[in-house]
Amino acid sequence: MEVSRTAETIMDMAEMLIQTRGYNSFSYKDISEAIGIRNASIHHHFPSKTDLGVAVVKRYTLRFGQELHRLASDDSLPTMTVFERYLDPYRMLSDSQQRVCLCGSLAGEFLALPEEMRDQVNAFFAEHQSWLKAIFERALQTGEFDLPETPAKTAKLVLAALQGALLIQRSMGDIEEFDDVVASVKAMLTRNGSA
Amino acid sequence: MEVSRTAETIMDMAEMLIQTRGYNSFSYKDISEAIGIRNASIHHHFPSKTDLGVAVVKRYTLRFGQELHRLASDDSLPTMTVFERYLDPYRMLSDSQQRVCLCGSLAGEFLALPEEMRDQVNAFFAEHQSWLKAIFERALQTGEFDLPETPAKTAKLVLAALQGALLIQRSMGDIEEFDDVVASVKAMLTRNGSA
DNA sequence: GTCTATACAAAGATAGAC
DNA sequence: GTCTATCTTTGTATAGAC
Repeated sequence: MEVSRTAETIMDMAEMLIQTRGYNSFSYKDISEAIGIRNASIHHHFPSKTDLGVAVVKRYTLRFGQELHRLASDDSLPTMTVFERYLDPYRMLSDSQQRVCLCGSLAGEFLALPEEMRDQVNAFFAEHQSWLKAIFERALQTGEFDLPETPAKTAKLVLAALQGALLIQRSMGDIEEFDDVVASVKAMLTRNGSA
Repeated sequence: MEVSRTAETIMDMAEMLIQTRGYNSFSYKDISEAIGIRNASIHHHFPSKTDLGVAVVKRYTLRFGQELHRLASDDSLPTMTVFERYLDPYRMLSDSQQRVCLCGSLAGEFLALPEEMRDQVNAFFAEHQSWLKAIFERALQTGEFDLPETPAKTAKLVLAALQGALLIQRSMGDIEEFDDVVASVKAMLTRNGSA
């Protein structure tokens, strides 16, 4: 999917705006003023706002997905290290104090999204749950982790906690929220000091 | 704070619309059409949309807060029972398949909210974290629970997980998401079979 | 307290010149 | 590919009659 440099810049800005304000709380004007281009020019690259929204979520999910695949394919690393690397993108969001996960933000206005975007958000969460489940299964077999529940249910808990932590951290202005949740998650995963 | 029956009906509808679509994704028209009243009549009760939004969040937080206080003051109940009753309102949202927590929804568009509303959302999360911390401390002393981390950090994890679970459940259309997360949370809290 | 009418701004989108 | 100009709809809000 080849796109021009301008289209990439537009998507970068749209991604940031969705992460900070939400899909229905930003306008083409926000983008045009931020990157010095006219409203109509954005429509040239993305005819409708839905087109832009779908492109941004697809790119985000793809980018994240490639990282997931890269991480899971390295068998030499301890599972806890793999998990910590998985957390890196979240931690960058946490450090920003402004952004949350793109799909976490979109989930709050899910029923007000165009159908195509809803499908993409759904796919993002499904992919992450599935990935977490897989590494938890592996760590359970090797004895690295000691889970409170099945890998599937534990994966659901962890994903929900990470997404919720970013949202709550920003709402409370509590810079330790995310790290505290991660500390609890890690302790939960290695209850017997197994790691 | 005395309010007319009409004002209550307007707030009921606004609450539902925020929970399903988000604050910036509903309009006075949505309310006027749903409850059979004119746009201008809503402005009579709530001059600005900010006034309406603030009133809705305040009412929601107050309603929830009274329930928290009632629950925590009953010393005769096992802590797990208290925790399960705390989950009841969340489970109603989970069953709805449409609504999420009002503040969980607002958290996604936090930076696009009027300042007064942001303060209220912050207060809601702070109150719930504090309440969970208190009952976890109690259960730790009585030996009912066995926490992975400090009561404060565990409380942060639990609140984040519940909020995240509702958002993800709706996005994925997975009716078991919330129950699965709760099952993991309960198992985590009673790791030694302490309950 | 509710209504009709209307003002005003913002947002998404299109036409057509350059 | 970007621009100016414009259209249309929607959304918040107000004035004033009933």
